[in-house]
Amino acid sequence: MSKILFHVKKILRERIVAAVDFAVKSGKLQGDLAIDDFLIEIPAERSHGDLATNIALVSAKIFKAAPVKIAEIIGENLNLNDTLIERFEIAGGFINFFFSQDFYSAILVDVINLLDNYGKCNIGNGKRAIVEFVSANPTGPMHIGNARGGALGDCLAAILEAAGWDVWREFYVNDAGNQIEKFALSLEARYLQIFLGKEAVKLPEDCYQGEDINELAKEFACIHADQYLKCEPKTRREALVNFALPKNINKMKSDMEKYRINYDEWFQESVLHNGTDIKETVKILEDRGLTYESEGALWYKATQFGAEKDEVLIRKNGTPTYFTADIAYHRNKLEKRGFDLCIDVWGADHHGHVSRLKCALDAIGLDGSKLKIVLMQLVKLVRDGEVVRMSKRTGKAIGLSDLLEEVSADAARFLFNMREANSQMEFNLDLAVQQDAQNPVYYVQYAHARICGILQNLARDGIYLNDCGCENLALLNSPAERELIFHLARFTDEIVSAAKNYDPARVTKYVIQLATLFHKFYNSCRVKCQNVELMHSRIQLCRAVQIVIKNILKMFKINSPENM
RNA sequence: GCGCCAAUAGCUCAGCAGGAUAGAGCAACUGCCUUCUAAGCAGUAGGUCAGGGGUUCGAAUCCCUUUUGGCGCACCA
Repeated sequence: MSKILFHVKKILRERIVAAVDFAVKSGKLQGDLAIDDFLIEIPAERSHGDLATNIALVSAKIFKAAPVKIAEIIGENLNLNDTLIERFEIAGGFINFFFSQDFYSAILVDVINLLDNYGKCNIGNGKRAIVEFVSANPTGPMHIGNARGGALGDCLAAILEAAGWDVWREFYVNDAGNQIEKFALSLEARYLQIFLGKEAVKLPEDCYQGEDINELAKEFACIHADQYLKCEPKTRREALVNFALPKNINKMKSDMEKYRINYDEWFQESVLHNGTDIKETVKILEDRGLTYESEGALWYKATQFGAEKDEVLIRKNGTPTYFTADIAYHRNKLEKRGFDLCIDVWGADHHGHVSRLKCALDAIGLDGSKLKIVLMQLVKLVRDGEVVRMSKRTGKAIGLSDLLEEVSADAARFLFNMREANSQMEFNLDLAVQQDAQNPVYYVQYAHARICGILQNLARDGIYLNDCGCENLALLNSPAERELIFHLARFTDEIVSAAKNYDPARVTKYVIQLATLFHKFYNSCRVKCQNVELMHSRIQLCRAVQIVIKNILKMFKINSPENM
């Protein structure tokens, strides 16, 4: 585990506190400062040092003194021995710290020793997390929102793994309930139309009208001809659903595979209905006195938990609502399967259900705070500067499989993780297939390929990566080199922050910045140069950057090409 | 009507558990390849952080409010 930056900050904090304590004891400062009241952060403006603390600003009131004066007193008593920080400056009330050259050397040694493990940490502590994402309705093809959800959910799962969680990826298959009824009626109408004509068979109100339904009905008719024409409607619909549903689910599975998403489980909603989960869940609510009957339906007293209205659990026709199944499903995750953290990736149009589900989990005696819903805003597809709604080829809304025909999985996975989930995004189709620096995924891959090219060229000349020692690494002292190494040092922090905020986009932005800093380094420093020690140090630096880029792309299941 | 999310450069967006002079890419203009990949780099220009109040040493960031967008308020999922 890579923790150098973390340790530097921790020790610095201790030393600052010690300096304040000393100043108070010796009477130079009067007051009582709590240790958490000040920050140590990386200043935005680089001339303000590598780390900075606002302690003098936040303590001005407590100590009843001017910030600059406080900073000076702290500075007088500050011991920076063995901290990897060589000096500090006082400016604008802040105390700004500057790393020693040993810091940079230590980071490079750390990356090269840890290799694939560099960046990983253990804030998850091996606890079990389930990430449920996409969970598209199996009644039709997946749409572009599912593409975003797939990239987001899979990469979020990967981030949590890197942060030490034991992660389970799951797709919730809504193979029960009303939409399956609707699916059956839609298929039935199309099937009957084949034999009786479009005039004779009206489509039911509110049915699925997509061409995919027609196709499925035709395929069914090819196999079974008219043998389901005169049977009981119930038998006919069952046969149609039993034929069409697995086909749709298999299509979703193969689409997800093309998208490099491998689920640990495709969890079927029907299992909850056919088994005991739903009955048990309703029973718990009844036993706790949280239900009542009205108008023939069974209701849950959601208003007792601050909701605006109560919710139906069992309809008057005797079937459970989606909400009931959802409570049972999450009880299954948290209680039966014992996950410590349960993450759902939802479209933002479902935001209204977040609090009611959490409250319902609390109501059945589980901890609703273990459920984290990541809401994802809409994606607009853009081509030639115009919003694209329909596919030119099919005339229908562009689906996930259309997208993957046009755009590589590399580009889709990367670009969908450029923005945090809760911001509306444009997906630029032209950009996604563009092979130049404007396309961020190519820009990052190019940095990796460039490093590979440099190392290959050197190897051709008989120059290989060797252990060049810290004294030589100290030669890496130009601004471009230091910036690049400092950025490498921040990788673990970035994983932690992405995991804590459930936001893979932070890592995407991080790796773009890393590529930028590498390209800048490349343009200002020659690796293959006269000074042999410096050359070997730069080879180490290239190797370290290569490792980090590759770790990130691999985590996101994006290729790291060795030449482009 | 009630609620959730948003509004930052011409465009797409960063920055938001308050921090120092608000950043990047694109588009525009100017440069850098007879030495490791120019799919790269350097530079110029571009801003009332939607408007208005408040909180404080300090606000794009927190609170209130107005405006404008997106979404939600089913015995659908």
